Amino acid sequence: MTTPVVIVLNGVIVAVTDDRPRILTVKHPDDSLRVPKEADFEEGAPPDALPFGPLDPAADRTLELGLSGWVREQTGIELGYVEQLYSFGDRNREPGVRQGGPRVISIAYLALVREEQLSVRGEANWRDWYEYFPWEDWLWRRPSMIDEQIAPALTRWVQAATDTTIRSRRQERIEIAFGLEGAPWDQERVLERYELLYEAGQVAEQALDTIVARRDRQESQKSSKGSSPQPKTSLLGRPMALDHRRILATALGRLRGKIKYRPVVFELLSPTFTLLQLQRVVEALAGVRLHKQNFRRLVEKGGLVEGTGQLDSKTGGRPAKLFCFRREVLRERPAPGIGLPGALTK
Amino acid sequence: MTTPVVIVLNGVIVAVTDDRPRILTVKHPDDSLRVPKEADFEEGAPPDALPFGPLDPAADRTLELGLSGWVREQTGIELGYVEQLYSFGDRNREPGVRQGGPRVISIAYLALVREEQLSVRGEANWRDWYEYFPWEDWLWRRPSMIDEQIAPALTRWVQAATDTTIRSRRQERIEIAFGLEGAPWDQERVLERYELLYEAGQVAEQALDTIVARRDRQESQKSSKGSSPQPKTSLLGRPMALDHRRILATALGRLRGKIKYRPVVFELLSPTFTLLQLQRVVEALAGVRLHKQNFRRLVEKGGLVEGTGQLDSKTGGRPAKLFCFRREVLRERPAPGIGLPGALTK
DNA sequence: TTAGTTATACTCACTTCTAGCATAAGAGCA
DNA sequence: TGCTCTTATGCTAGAAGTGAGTATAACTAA
Repeated sequence: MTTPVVIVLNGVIVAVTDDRPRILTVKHPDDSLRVPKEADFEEGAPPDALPFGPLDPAADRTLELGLSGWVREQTGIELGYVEQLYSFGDRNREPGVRQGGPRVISIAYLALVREEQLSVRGEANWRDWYEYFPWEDWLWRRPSMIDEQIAPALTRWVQAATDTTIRSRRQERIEIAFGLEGAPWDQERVLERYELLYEAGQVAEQALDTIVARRDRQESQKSSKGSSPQPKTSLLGRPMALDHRRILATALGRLRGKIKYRPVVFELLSPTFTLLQLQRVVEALAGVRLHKQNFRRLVEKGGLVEGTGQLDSKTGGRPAKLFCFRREVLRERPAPGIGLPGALTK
Repeated sequence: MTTPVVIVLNGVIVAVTDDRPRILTVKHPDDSLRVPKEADFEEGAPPDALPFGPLDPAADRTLELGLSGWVREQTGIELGYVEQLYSFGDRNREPGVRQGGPRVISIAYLALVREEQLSVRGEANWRDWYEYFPWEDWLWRRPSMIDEQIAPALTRWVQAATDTTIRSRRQERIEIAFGLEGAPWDQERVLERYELLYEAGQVAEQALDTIVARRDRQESQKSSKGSSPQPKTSLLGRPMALDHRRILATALGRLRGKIKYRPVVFELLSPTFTLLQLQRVVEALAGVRLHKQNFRRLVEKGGLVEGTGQLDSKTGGRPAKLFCFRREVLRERPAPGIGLPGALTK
């Protein structure tokens, strides 16, 4: 008998409202699959999940169609801009899934929707992206949790390695990922940071995986090594079902990279917008505040936008010109995107 | 009865030798699956294929392990640096595959190997990447085939659209992708260019897909629309089996992008190298010639390399200093890569 | 010795950022 | 009306980075 393969499609649906990046979540439809009593998140509430569902290999002509079907069904949202993110297929990626079950390959997609179409139905919710990754939000200032919780925990994890090669490799990884010891913060390394926190036992999903893996192991043999789960109180960020937070991290990193060389931000904005609205969207995604005058010079001189002649007087101050995306820029420049002019360093 | 799913792993294995980018190919192990007599490439020889094989869902713990296994078996090469490229899963992606057969999802990987480990066994071959994409090779000069064959063919394809919306969309696509009508050439848009040529019927794979699709259709109904296959002589670039050339295009585009912000080139070089060797590798991949003095300034001042103190006197002229990758750059700069300083435009 | 080849240093004009200063144009309110 | 607050927008000096060379150095082969 051969092991069957199941393709699962996952969607990271992104919008920006009130200057905050949001992602669309549903309640995990089948938490009995995985969440054991020992490590409930949120006192037993079902964890957040991304909209997802299996590919129907006979009916779904394309993967994207399969995905939009599941998203429509679970949230009522119609997808526009969709791009593939990554395929996750390692065995034991989801320890809660019984050995001997089907092999699950999950293919993740990133979709961008405009603020207008935000109404959702059912159990779906728009959540602030940074609830899941509070250390990624530098909009206000560098999050104090980096120095207060993350750096000490990771340093303990580095020192827990007895082998010096492993130790110095871990040290290098944490410095590069979290900008420790004078290294710069690279806002695209979202996944690296999440994976480090996972490996160091600082996120709830790791604790859970450990418990489940141990339970599985005890059923077959009776060894029990591996680090103990951390106390719930110290765990970082809002957890998600399965490995959905890893997918979310992949998406955030990809999106932060992509706005720099492709005009994808406009998929998140209404057709006309003020430069400040545009800036706020970019800032929300990048997690960094930008220099206003330089930002506007960059997008205007870069030919990314053009004025519509209209004004928006609801800004609270001097009325702002309304702009729209200037499509011809695609023909003029090789990689038209919005750099991060004057990402304030101090 | 449910349709079974098969995961196929494909590897684009890249090396650079003699200043040319090479990829590892095998002879298609099962061309009976697909190549019909009507449209033989190369007078009936089995077409080139990427090393590939199905995932064993029970045995392969990770996708990468499954891939390296197939590559080892088919070519004798041990993979080092591997990164996932993309997952292709649309039905009818491979018209030659019988309807009613299993659903094939193919996951493609990019791997980089050093010149030292080039020896292959069996039916494996290192082939010049640009044999498959001659229009991507601007090392010598802008390929004349762009103006002589591609632009006219694409223009015919644009004008073949009767609907004006479709026509102007096609026109915009060809200008952006191929840098026509004054638009700049973006060397990363490799996939867009290949797909345009495919849609316009300028590559052998399209002709083949058309024939097969028509044959399939005739078996069920008896309609027969769609554009006719082009005469073989005008078709562009060396064809590959299945959709492997599409995968190859994805890989080239990705690699060209990635060298700009991650120090991946060094995976293709021996541990020590001269700056000219480094430059030649970058040029080979980017398909563009660079300004020598500026290139060296960039990599040296950028801290990407450091001198080893040794000299290489086999250069034919003044001996060159030997350099090696400077790992600390990872801690110092957010996105350390090799831009294309002075990509010669004239 | 000379020509040919490759390596490397340095320059100069120019463009692009960075970080501000300064002014404009609306709203709300005394 | 005049003040203050808010946001929009124009402008610039200095720093940093780029593009395209010139000049010189150090080797090999004829």
